Amino acid sequence: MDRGPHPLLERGTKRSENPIFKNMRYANVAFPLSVDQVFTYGVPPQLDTVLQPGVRVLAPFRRTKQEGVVVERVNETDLAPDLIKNVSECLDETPMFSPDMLALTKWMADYYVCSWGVALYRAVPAAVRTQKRELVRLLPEFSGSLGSVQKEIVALLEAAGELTFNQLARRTGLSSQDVRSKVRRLREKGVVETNVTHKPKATTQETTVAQLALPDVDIEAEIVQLKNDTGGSEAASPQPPINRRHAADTKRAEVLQLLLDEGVPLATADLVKRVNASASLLSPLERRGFIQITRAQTVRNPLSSESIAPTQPLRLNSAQSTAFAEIQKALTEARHHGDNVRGTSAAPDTVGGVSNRDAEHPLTFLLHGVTGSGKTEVYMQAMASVLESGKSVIVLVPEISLTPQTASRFVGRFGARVALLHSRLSDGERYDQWHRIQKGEADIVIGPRSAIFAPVQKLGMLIIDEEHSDSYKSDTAPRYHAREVAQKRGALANCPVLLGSATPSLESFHRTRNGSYRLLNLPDRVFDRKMPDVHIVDMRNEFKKGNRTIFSRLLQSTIEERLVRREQIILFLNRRGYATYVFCRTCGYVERCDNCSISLTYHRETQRLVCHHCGSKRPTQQVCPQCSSDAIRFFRGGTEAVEQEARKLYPNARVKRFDADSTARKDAHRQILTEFGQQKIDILIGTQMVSKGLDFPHVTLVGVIAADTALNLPDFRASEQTFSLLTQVAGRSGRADLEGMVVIQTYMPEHYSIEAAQKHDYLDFYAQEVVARDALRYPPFAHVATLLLRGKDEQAVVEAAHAARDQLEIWQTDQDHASQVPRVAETSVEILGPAPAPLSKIEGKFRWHLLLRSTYPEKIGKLFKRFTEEPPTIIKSKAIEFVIDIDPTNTL
DNA sequence: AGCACGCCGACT
DNA sequence: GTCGGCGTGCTC
Repeated sequence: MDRGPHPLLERGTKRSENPIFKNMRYANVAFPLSVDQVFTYGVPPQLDTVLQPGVRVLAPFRRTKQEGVVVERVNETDLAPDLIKNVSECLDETPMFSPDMLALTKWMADYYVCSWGVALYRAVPAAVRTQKRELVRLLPEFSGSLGSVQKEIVALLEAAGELTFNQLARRTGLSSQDVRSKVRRLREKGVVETNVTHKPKATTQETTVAQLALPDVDIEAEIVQLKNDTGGSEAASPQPPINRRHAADTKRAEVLQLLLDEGVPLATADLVKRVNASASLLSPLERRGFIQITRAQTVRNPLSSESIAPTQPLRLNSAQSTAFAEIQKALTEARHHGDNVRGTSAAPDTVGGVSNRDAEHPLTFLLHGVTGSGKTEVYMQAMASVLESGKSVIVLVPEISLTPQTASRFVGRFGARVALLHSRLSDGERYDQWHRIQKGEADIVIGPRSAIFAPVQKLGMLIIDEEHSDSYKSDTAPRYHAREVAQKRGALANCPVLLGSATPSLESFHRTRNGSYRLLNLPDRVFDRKMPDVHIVDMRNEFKKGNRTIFSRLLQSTIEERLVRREQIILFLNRRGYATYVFCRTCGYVERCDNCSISLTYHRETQRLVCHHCGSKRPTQQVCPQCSSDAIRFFRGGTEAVEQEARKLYPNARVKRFDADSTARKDAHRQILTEFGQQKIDILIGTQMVSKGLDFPHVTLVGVIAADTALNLPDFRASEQTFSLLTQVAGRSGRADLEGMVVIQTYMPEHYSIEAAQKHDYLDFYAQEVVARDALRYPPFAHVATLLLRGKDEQAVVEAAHAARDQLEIWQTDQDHASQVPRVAETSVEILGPAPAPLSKIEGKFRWHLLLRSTYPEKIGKLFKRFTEEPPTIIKSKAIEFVIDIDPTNTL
C-alpha cells in the first residue's frame, strides 16, 4: 500500500544545486491522449539538464511528432531497448509545470478519471500551448492512376500549393477521417508529402522603445538648451526652415521631458504621438546620445487602458475583524510550518488519512456572510497580508461576475500587481498575463474557474468567492470542480483556502460541521442596511379565488405602486423549468419518485411519468392523490408568456425581456442592461441572468413568478438551488437608499427552501436539507457520479446503457469480493438506472445515464477507470459517446 | 485522440 | 486489380 513519497515530491533540494533528475536515462512523457499512460523516451545528452519534470517536449510519436510533458525522469523501464526513441526537442527552458502542478494534475486525472496528459493540457490556456499544423504538399513527380477523389485533392493542391487537412476537408466536403485516409494513400504512392509543424499560438510582442541614455541632469540641461537655442535663433533669422527647426527642437525638448517625467522607457510610437510629431524626430536625439532606441518586450495588459481610482483599506466591523484575525492566524501558522515540512502535506495519495482521494484540506475557511456584509473587504485585507509576506494569491470569481466592476475593486486596491484572466482576452493578452504570473510580475490573479491553474510560484492563499456557484464546475472533461481542485492545491502549497458565500454549498457547510473547515461568520450587512421584505404568495389561494393569471393580486398591486412611483421592477422566471412536472393547482402536490424523491417528468409520447434517476415509471393520474382535485396539470409558461401578460396588464409600462433568446446578439445583453440602468425600462423580465451580480439602485420590487420550477427540477440539488437562487434574487432589491420588496409566488409556500429564503435564514435551510440528504444518501453523505451515454441511434444508446450497467455491476462485485468487506450499501457502490437523462435529446443525440453512489469516491473512480480502459464493445461499434461526471452539480 | 492497418464490397 | 469505407488496436 505505502509506496513512499512520490519522486516528484521530493522536497528540500533545490534542483539547480543538486540536479537529482540529471543522469536519469529516461524521460516519461504524458500526452493528451484518452489512454492514461506515460511513454518512455531516451534523453539525448545535450538535453539531459533541461529535461526536468514539467517541461514540454516534442517527441516522435507514431509517424509524426507530438507535444507532451515530461512528468518524471527514471532509470528503469520494462520496454525493449529498440522500441525506445529519443525526445526530439525541448520546448521550455524552465518547466512549465512546477512539481506542485504536476502533482495537482495527477490527482485530477485520478479523481475525475481522465489521463494525466489531458489534465495537464487543461491546466494551460490554449494561447500558451503550441499549435500543431499538418501541411500537405504535392511532390514534383508522380505517376500511376488516381481515383476521382484523389484527383480532386491533387487539383486543389496544384492550385493552392500547400494545404492543411482541415482546409482540404472543407474544400472537398469530406469528413476529416476520409481526407486523412485519402491523403495517406497519396503519400504511400509518393504523390504528396505531409509536414507537421508545432508553432506557438501567440508569442511575446516586441516594440521599439526609447529610454534616456544620460543622467537626469544632462537631460535637463539639454531641454533648456533646446528651448533657448532655438528661441534665440528665431529672433535672428525668422525664415521658414529655421521655424521648422525651432518647432522640431521644441518637440524634442518635450520628448525628453516626457521620458524624464515618466521615468521608464516609452514606446516610440506612443512617444511621438503624444508630442504630435513623426518618428524621424527621434533619430537626432539618438545620434547625439541622449536617448537609446531598442526593441523591448511589451506586455499586452488589458488593465492598463483603464484608469481606476485607488482605494484604501476600510475599517472592519467587529465580525469582519474576527474573521480577518482568524485568517491572519492561519497565514502565520502556514508560514511557520510551511517551508520546512511541506513534503508531509504534499504526498499525493494521503490527505488526512481518511479517504485517499478526497481533497479536503485542513486550512480551509468558509466565510459565511449575508449579501452586503463586506466579504470582499475581508478578502482584500487578507490578500494584503499575504502579499506582505512575499507570496501570491489566486481569487476565483464566478464567470458571470467577472465584470469591470469586480475587477476594479481589486485593481483599485492592488493596482498593477493584478493579473486579470477573463474570457474576452485575446490570445496575445492571455499569453502575456500567463507569463507575467509565472515570472512573479503579478502576484494577484483574478479569474474564473480555470484560474485555479494559474502558474503562481509562491502561492500564499486561494480565495473562492461565491463558492456555491456552479460555474466552478467544468462542463467538459475532466469535469473538475475548482473548489475541490483548490483544496488540493492549497494542501500542496500548504496555504489557506478561503471560501466565501451568502448561501454556502451544502457540502462546504457540512464540512464546517464535521470540523474539516473552519467557519467564519459575517451576520450583518454593513452600514446597517436592511434586508428586503420577502412576501410569499400562495398560488393555490389565487387559484381558489378565481385568479387564473400568472400574476398574483399582491404582485399586480405592488407593480402598480412602483410604476406610479417611477421605481423599477425585475420579474424573475427560472428558465430551466423545461422538465414538465405534474402538480396540483389546488393543493400544490407534485408527483415524485418514491425511491429518489426527485420530481417525476411527464413524457408525452408514452403519457407516463418517469424518474430520471432510477428509471422507474408510472402512469399519470386523473385526480390528485392528495386532495382528489381534478386540477392536476403540467407546469408550463416561459418568459414570453410573462412578457405578454405584463404588457396586457400595464400597457403604459416599458417592458423588456432579458434572456438567452432576446440577448442572442452580442451587445444586446449590455444594451438592455444599460437602458435599464438609465431607467428607460420599467419592468425587466429575466431568467438566471438577472439573478447575480447586477446592482440597480432604483429596483425596489423583485417578483419571482414561479419559485416551484426550480424546486421541481428532477435533480437532488433542486432545493438547494432554489434556496440559493431566491436568496440571490432577493439581494437584487433595494440595495441603495430605497427599501426593497420581494414577492415570491409558489404552490408550495410551506417548503423549507421558500420559508428559509423568506426569513433570510441559511441555517434553517441547512438544518432541514441536511436531514433529507442524509436520509436519501445524497451528497454530502455519499459521493455521486454519473455516466452519460449519448448517440444518434436511440436503440443503441439504450442498449449501451444497459451493457454499461451490467459491466459495472460485474466489476463492482469483483471489487467487493476482493476487499472482503461485507457488501452493504455503505461500503459498496450503488448503481442506479439506466434512465433517460432529464434532457433526453440534445442536438439530435439521445441521452441516457447511470447514477453511481458510494461513500468512497475512489471506488467509483476505479470502476470508471476500468470502464474507460475496456468499454463495452457496443460503444465503439455504434458510435456511442460517454461522459463521466464525478460529483456532478446537476444530473440533467 | 489520432493514425495506421487490414478487411470487404464496388467498380474503372 | 484498385479504390473507398469502416472497424480494430497501438502509440515509447
